[in-house]
Amino acid sequence: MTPAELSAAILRIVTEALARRESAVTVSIDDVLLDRPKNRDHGDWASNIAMKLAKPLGTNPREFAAELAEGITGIEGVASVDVAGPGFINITVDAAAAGRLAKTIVEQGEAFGRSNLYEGVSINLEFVSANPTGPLHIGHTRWAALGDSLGRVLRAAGAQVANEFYINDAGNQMDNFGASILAAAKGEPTPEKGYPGQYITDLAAAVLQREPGLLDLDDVSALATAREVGYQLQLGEIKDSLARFNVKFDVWFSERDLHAGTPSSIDKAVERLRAQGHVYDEDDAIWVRTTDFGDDKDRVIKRGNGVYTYFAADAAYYLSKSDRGFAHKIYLLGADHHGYVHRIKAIAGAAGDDPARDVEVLIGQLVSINGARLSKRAGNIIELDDLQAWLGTDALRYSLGRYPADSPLTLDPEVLQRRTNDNPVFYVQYAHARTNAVAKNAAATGVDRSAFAPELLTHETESNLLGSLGEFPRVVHQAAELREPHRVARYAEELAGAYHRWYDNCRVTPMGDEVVSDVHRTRLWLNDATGQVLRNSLGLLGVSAPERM
RNA sequence: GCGCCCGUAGCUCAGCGGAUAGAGCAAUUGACUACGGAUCAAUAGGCCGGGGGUUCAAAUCCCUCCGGGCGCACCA
Repeated sequence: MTPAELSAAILRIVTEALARRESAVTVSIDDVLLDRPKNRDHGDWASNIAMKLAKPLGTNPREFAAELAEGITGIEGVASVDVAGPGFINITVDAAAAGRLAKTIVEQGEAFGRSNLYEGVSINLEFVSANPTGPLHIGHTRWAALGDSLGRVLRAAGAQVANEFYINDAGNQMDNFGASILAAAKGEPTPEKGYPGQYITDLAAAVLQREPGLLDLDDVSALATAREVGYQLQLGEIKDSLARFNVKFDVWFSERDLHAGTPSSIDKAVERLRAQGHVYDEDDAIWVRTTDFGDDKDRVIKRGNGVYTYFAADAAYYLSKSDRGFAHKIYLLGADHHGYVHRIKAIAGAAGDDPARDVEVLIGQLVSINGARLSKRAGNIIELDDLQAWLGTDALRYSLGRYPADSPLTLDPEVLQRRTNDNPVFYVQYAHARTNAVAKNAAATGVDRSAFAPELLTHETESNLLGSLGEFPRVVHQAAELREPHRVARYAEELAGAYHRWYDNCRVTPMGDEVVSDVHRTRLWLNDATGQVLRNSLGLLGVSAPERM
């Protein structure tokens, strides 16, 4: 039996109890979610429903708990029920009922943990969106890991998700980028506002190789050539870096496309906002009344000199997402983009969408290494590529993926490069490799899955392991709902621990001249189920599940 | 000044109202002539930043103060 099935059964009993009292109080499945008590004396699962309902029902929580407990005792597979403390209902499940989960998981395979929470929901998930003026750094790397994992988790919850990268390839920074490359090609120092760093020198060399006549061109053409060729090379490197990092984008959206054509997407966007009545003219500029939607001041969308602001492109870009059929948009942005939140919400509102429902902006905090934050402009960046070469994709993705986005994070490079338990990715991967080794040894000694007798899974570590396995669907569900993929990593660590402890206590293969029995066969199911859930977990994190290490 | 985020063990961090606040690392001590010891078992370590409040129940929710980070452009 799964926790979900037990919850459903309890819901029926609670509903009956309410009907007997002719109460107007209603309950849903979310009210009867079960906890796994930390203390094993409190049973396998615990419910606080009696305490929650005691007040609205005007009853004593312990008495109500006792009433419910009587009904719960009758649920098939429940071994015993106790009322404890202020009104907790502690439930112990019999070994056979709990153990059947192992077979369920093996049979469901990759599907175990998936749900239809977001069935039919189409989500645009934008993240990284780095300027194509330099390599990806540690900050981008964190969003790449978290964003990609979030996409996987949302898909597991049934959503249709497009990972999207917005390329900021219009604007002054591109000219500064081109000028920097051109200066490097000429052997001149970095221009003011230019980009320093070795990568510019390298790009200049690559540009010269592709355009040997670069320095013979007139200034305007040379700048344009340096900029465009450098841009393509740099963007290609970004794409390669992300692909190596196991991060796949479905859409690479160029800001230039918004500016192209007459009228351009931006022209049309401004007109659409104007038609909705949210645009006005003042001081030669065109403004959007974003204060109507919670912004602290109105924003200029077109300057007095006739040039659109960046905000205009943001608006057109937002509308493009809507036009492409994404009802729901998620933006994953760095902390330095905090000022965007109100503006994006305002655009949504001005476009006639519901800012609270259709747009989510997730602001992530900074990562630092060695206490020093890193800046592209300062030229002391740490690149994704360096980190990856140093730590490996799995360790890097996992290290960045196991923390919530909104907590500032300090990574210790000394610890990260150790291939030990300091980095929990190895702990989890080792558990998976171990399930594989156990299965192989089992086959060699004649243990197969020809029998399944779940009532034999009676050891305390087996009960714990089954309890942990049963939580996976809810963990995925929560991770999707809260946009917190790190929960999957934390769960995987707990599951790996439960597995290692089980491995230490319960053998799958017989030792010595012991004969193969149904205990061994049944444990093989449990072993394989654990391997499956570890694989599913690591898959959601974009981390490999090696068969051996 | 205004807004958002953070403050939990020596360190890095989990813990979206539940029982005795957890993990890893660091420290101390044990377990391989039995499925890989990248493992397991155990000890020690906490006014959950301070103070109020709500609740049967607060690290968690509300208020306030203190400390740290980040934002508040006709920049991109």
